Amino acid sequence: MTTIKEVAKLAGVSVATVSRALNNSGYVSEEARKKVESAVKELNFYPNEVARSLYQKKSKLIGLLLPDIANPFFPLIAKGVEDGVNQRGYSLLLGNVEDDLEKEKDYLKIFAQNNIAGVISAVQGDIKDLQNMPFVLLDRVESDQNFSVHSDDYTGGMMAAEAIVSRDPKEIVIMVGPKEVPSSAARLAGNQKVLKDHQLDYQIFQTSSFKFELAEQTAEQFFDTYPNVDSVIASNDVYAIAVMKEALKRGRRIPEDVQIIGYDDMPFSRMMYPGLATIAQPAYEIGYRGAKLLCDILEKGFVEVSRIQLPVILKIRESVRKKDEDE
Amino acid sequence: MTTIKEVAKLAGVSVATVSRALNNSGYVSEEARKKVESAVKELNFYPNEVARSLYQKKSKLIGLLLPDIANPFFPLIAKGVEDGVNQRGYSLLLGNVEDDLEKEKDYLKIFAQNNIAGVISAVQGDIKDLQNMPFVLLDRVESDQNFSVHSDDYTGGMMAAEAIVSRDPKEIVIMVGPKEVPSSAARLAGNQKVLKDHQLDYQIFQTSSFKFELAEQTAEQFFDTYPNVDSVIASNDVYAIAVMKEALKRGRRIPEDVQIIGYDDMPFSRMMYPGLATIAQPAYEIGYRGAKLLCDILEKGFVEVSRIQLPVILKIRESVRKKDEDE
DNA sequence: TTGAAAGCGCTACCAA
DNA sequence: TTGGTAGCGCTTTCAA
Repeated sequence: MTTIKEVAKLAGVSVATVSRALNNSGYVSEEARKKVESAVKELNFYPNEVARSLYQKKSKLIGLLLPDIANPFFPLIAKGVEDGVNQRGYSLLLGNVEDDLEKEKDYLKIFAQNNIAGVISAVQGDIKDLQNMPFVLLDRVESDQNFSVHSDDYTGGMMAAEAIVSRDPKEIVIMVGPKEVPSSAARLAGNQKVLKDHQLDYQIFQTSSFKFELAEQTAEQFFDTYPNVDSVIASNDVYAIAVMKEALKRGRRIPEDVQIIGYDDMPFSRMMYPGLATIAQPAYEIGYRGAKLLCDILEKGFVEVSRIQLPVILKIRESVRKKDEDE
Repeated sequence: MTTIKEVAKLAGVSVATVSRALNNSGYVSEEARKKVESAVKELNFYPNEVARSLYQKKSKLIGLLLPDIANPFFPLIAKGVEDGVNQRGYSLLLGNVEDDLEKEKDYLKIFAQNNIAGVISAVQGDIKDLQNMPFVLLDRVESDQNFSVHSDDYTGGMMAAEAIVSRDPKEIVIMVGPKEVPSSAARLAGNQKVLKDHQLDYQIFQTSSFKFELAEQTAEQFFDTYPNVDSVIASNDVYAIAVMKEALKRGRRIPEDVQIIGYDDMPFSRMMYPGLATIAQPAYEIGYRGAKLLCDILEKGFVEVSRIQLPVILKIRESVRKKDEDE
């Protein structure tokens, strides 16, 4: 490993001058700069971030907390976050938390031990655990003073319900995600607003998790509970796909006998057959904007907008019937 | 941030003693240890990894290089790697490379700047770029002296072909992944061995990428090129699913008119309808074993086995027809 | 068994 | 405009 000392020696200047030249801080004569530059090139020198970080008490690392990287919604978020922080010179320390509060705490400790510059979190944990680290929350809407990026769940819920309402529903069941997840509640509220406005009856099927592994058995329970359901507003695309499969297995046609709308628009949703109608959340964008927001906080110390809400988009695909007026 | 100095002061000993007590290195009297422990507890002290890492010239971080985290095969690998390294006290620095050689180099530099302990890579880049960092390669079989974990692609290719052969194929097309990817070649060799042994004709459809975004248009081209195909050996599950969708769109029944077998067994493959028959690669296990292998290298300095090959499993699902003998 | 002190690579202060 | 130097928090000699 080449150090600043060796560069200084080769350039015939002091380490202080090299440091100044490298960081464009303080006075460096044109001549000295030239000498440093060529020494840096010759030795293929790049500064050790660990030493920097020790002195600054702040590294170029950002901690990323994810609930479950195997859930196909989160890799996209991660990609957005990564692109965003990279552009500003930061890298990511990965923390896949698995809905485990202990694991989350462990990671926050590790983050602190590594002089992390900030945290981007998409998990539901306790904000207080974040201590004094700068942070941005993704896909969570809790208290009002938070720095966060999320999409418009209430409107999304309304759009999903409207898509169903306008397609001749007979028996509507809303599949609701875990109660603790704020976005589930907002979506449900949006669903209900629309259904009530149209004076339509509906049932609620509460799920306790978004976990991939539970989707199939949940779908079975779902149809056991509501065998005659004809219109499903699913909690997310993973569960919607499981419901679709279960419906087809039970010999029900989609969308003729059962129509389904999901939530998220995962990459796979459009590759289903029939294609899954859904509310598209801009997952990559959520991550990307979250990254930018955090970087702004870190660099400027303040931000104009601290809560970013992104729009959702209705994606009509073949898993829902044709609209009433189209018929 | 609490430092070792404050702990020393509170405990009434020197920082050297605190350090020794924390690391169980050198002599520490029982009495001193007690005092240190209670001071640590009282101050809620935890050591700064950055300072440690600066002195040791080696951090507790491991760099993870992935080709594309949005490809559903890799989050599972990442999860395995993460669990594996966590158990040994390491954390992950994420490097999503996007099949971009420059980006890979950038990440390796960042890894070096952060005194990374080692690298786990699932990308196809140049090994020499890894310089002197200890590394483990996943899912790659290149030269013989490498540290690597991969699954048995040749056998997997044979299994896929056998599954088709025993199911009354009429017109077989093998969809082959990118030429540069060693595992594609091995799978193809396995396919061909079996087909030749059975003296069956087949066509080869070469793809240039594993990229998710290209799957749908590739599937279209596939059917344009081979409109009468009745048995498809796909390069992976993503492309198999795209082929399934395209077949259904064209009014061909699965598996009666077209039968398909994939490769990987992504979580979604079993949630398709019909379920996608495939060769299951133990993605999580590949990551986990890779992590263990690297940790062994780092801690012991040597390993008994440096190349780990994991078995693959044939998963028969409804996307292939019934076996000849079953009829 | 202990503590003083050097040093990991870098930045920033201060004096020249 | 420059260089000497202290110090970031920790580990590890080495002498006591």
